Amino acid sequence: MILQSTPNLAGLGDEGARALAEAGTVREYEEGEYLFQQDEEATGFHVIVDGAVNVHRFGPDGRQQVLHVFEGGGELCGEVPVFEGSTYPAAAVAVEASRTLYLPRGALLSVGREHPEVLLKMLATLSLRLRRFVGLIDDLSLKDVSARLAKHLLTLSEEAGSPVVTLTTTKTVLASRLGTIAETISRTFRKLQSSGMVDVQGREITIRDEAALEDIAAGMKL
Amino acid sequence: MILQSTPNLAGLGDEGARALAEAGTVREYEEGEYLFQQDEEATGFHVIVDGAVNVHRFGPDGRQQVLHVFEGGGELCGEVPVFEGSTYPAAAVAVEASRTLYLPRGALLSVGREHPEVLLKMLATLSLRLRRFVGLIDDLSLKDVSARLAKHLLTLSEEAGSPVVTLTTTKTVLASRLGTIAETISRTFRKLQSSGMVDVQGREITIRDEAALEDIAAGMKL
DNA sequence: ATCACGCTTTGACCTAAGTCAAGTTGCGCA
DNA sequence: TGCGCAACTTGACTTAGGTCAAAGCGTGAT
Repeated sequence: MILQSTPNLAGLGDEGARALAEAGTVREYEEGEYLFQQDEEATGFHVIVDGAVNVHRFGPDGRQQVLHVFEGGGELCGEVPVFEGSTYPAAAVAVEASRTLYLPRGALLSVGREHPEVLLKMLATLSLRLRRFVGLIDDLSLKDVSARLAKHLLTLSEEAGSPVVTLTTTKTVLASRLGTIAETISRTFRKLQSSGMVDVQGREITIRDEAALEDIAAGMKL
Repeated sequence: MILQSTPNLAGLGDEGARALAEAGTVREYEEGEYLFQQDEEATGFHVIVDGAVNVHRFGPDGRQQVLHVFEGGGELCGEVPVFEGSTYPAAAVAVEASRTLYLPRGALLSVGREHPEVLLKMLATLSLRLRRFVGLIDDLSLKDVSARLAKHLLTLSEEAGSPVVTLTTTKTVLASRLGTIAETISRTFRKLQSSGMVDVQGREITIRDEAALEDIAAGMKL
C-alpha cells in the first residue's frame, strides 16, 4: 500500500491509512507539467508515488533557484500551506512522468488529531527541510561556487559509496540547484579537473583527491 | 502565565501547561551570551520570555549570516533538533539581556501526544519558518542588495504602519541579515537617498516614494 | 545519414559587491 | 569636557561570477 511505504506517513494504523487513502486521489503528471505554481492557492498536498519533482522559485529576471529535488517515491511536496498560510511558497514541476497521491488539507488534519505520531513524523520532515535550508542559505551567502560544487560532489559520492558518481540531472539544473548558472559550473569543473581533484567525463565524475575537495568545500581558495 | 502568552504553546489545557512549566527551567542570559552554538548537541529548546535573540551561522572567513531575529517574548528557538537530528543547525546569541524557558525534548513530546493541537501549532511555526527561509533563499540567490534592502524597509514600514521607521539594530547586523556587509548597506542607502526614495537620518528612515521602492524590491534596476 | 534542437563549453566583457584603508561621527563614561 | 571606542561613511581597488555570443557535441526523429 502506497502510504505505508512512505517514511513520512508510515506507522499510522490501518484505519488511519485507509481513511487517508480514501480521501486522496491519484494524479498523473507528464514531464514538464507543473503540480502547482508559486503563490497559487492550496487545498492540499502531494505524496510522491513515483517519478521526480523539482521545486523552485523564479527571480524577476527569469533565473530560477531550485529548492528541492525529489526523486523516487515517498516524499511530501507542498505541505507548508496545510499548516500555515494558504498558498504554495514555490512552484513544483515533474521532471519526468510522475504520479502523486493528492491529499486534501482536512484529511491530514483529522487523521493527525487521532494519530499524533503522524504529526510527529511531519514535524521531523519539516525540521529536516529547515536544516537543509539553513545549509543552503549558509552556502549561498557565505560560500563560493567551487565550495558548493565540491560539497555537492562529496555528498553524491558518499551516497553512492563510491568515488565515481553520475549526475542524475543536466548541468543546467545542477547549476540552478547550487544557485548559479551553467557556464559557471562548467568553468568550475574545469578548474577542479585541471588541479587534479576530479576527472570529468560527461556526466560521470571521478573523485581523485577527496581530501583536497574537502578543503575546497570548507572554504579554501582554489 | 508565561506559556499561555506564547502564541505557539497557548491553547493547551491547564494540566498540559502545568506539566510543561514544571518540566522547564528559566534561564537568564546577558547581552552577548550564547544560548547555544551551531552543531552543539541539543537536549531541548527555548521559549523566549523576554529580551532579544539573534540566530546565525558563521562562514569559513568569519562572516556571518543572520537567520532569525527574535524580539520580545513568545518565540521558539532551537526546536529543530527536538524532532530531527540531535544538534542545533545554527548558533543563537542574546543581543540584550534575556530570559528563556528551557524545555527538555521529552516534555514536549509527551505533552504533544496528549494534546495534538500543540503539535499543529508547532507545525504552523515551522511552516512559517520554511516560508521565510524560502524568501531568504530567493533573495540571496536571485535579488541584489538594493532589492533586499528596499523590501526590508517596506516590511518595517508596514509593521510600523507608518512611512517613518527606526532601525532596531546596528547597520552591521542589518547587513548580516540581508546577506551583505556594512559598507554595501551604507552605499545602498546613499543611492536610495540620492534618488529621493528615502530619507536617512541616522537610524531613522523616512520612505518618500513607496511605489518606487516597491519597483526596486521587485528587481528593477536602480 | 543528417537535420535540428538542447546541452555544454569557451572566450571576451561587465558589473555588483567584497576588501582594505582612512577618515568621521557620535555616544558613554570618567 | 574631552577621551576612547564602536558604528558608520567614503574612496580606491579587486574579484567572483553573471551576460552575451559563438561554436562544438550528442541524440533522437525524419
